[in-house]
Amino acid sequence: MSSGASIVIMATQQRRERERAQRETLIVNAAREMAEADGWPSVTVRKLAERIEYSQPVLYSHFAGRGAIVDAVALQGIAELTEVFKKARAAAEPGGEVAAVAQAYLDFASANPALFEAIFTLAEGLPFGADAPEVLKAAFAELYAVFAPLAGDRDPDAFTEVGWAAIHGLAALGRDGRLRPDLLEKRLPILLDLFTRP
Amino acid sequence: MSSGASIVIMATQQRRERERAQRETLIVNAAREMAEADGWPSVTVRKLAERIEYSQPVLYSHFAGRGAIVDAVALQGIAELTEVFKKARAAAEPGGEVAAVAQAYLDFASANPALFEAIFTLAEGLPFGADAPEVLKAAFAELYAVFAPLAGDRDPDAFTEVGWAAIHGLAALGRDGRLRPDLLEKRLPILLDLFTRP
DNA sequence: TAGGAAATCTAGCGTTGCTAGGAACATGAA
DNA sequence: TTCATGTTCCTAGCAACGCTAGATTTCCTA
Repeated sequence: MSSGASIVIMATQQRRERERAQRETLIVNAAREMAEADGWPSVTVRKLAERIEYSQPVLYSHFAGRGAIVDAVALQGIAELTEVFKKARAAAEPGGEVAAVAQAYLDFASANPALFEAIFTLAEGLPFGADAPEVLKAAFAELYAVFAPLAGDRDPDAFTEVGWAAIHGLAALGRDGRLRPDLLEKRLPILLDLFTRP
Repeated sequence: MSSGASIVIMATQQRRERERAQRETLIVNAAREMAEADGWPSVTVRKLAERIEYSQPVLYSHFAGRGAIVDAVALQGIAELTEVFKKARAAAEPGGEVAAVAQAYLDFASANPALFEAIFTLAEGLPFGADAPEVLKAAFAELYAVFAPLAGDRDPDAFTEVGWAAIHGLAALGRDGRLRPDLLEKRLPILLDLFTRP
């Protein structure tokens, strides 16, 4: 076997992996779009397979099952959310970082309800403790960056978690129509006032 | 037809309605227990029917479908939550009402995770706006009673919603293991400090 | 006790997530 | 170019799901 042949073999394998990776993102994107269009219950393995023009077993060669696809969408969403945080914080004027990030959080939730649902109520295979994926730690780090400076003498991690929870509560309850729409614009200022008051 | 006969007929009908009501609570309780034991996905109509020792169509003579059963469990849970609020507020020492109710909320969520899930992420048939069921308004009224006095010059309704959202966020994120367990006891004091500080 | 209404069950439809087994394909050697 | 090989993919089908039509049994009234 010549060395030229082995190079060809490797290149072939790499191309296959590339194609597989492409198809994998194709699946994830399709699932996300379908969920955002008609809700997660209508994202069935059959419809997903038809959409990407492959048979069902192909999906199972990429993911362990339907749940794993949802998890993949959630992970993608978390990465996007982190980017949104970064941009909001960068664009904020000094002292307004919390407001910018909080508003970004709420905007993200209302703009991508299905994605939000995947991240916070559907994803079940994502580890969240010490061995959480990197994107997840990055997302929390963004929140930490804006909340920790306001912690004062309290534990900055706990303080960040409380801040996150408060915003998240607004987003979650608001998404399900459990908060009065006419008070929408009053809620965030109140929350920010509580957190930024000296 | 004698008047005595019509009385018997009415009594019979009332007995039937009573029995129907009994069976309905039997269904709801069974669903709740099964959900709390093995999670909501394992609460299938078939297993539920087997559990109450009736055939499946009987369930559909009581509820429009599986979703309506979940809604009924959620409604029962909201009523219980309201009672928990009432007791917590009554037992609290002056000035500690918010702390008592907030702690009760978190305890309720961790003690009845499936019920909590039914109320906040599964129930879809429950109206939440102006024409919400009475128990739901009562639950919010309890929260209003403890938060509104702290609103100051802010809208008391919006302030209550923010308070609710903050506690709810802690409960929701905590339930899914998204918050650090070792900071559990630090979070609520921080939150209460934010809301009760003058 | 007979007749009719009400309650209940049997059986089955369409859809779901998932998988076993075989067909079709690309690949590398002769 | 041709053939064996290994990979990729699809067809077909299983068990379980929510739900419902129609037969059957049970109960009440007269």
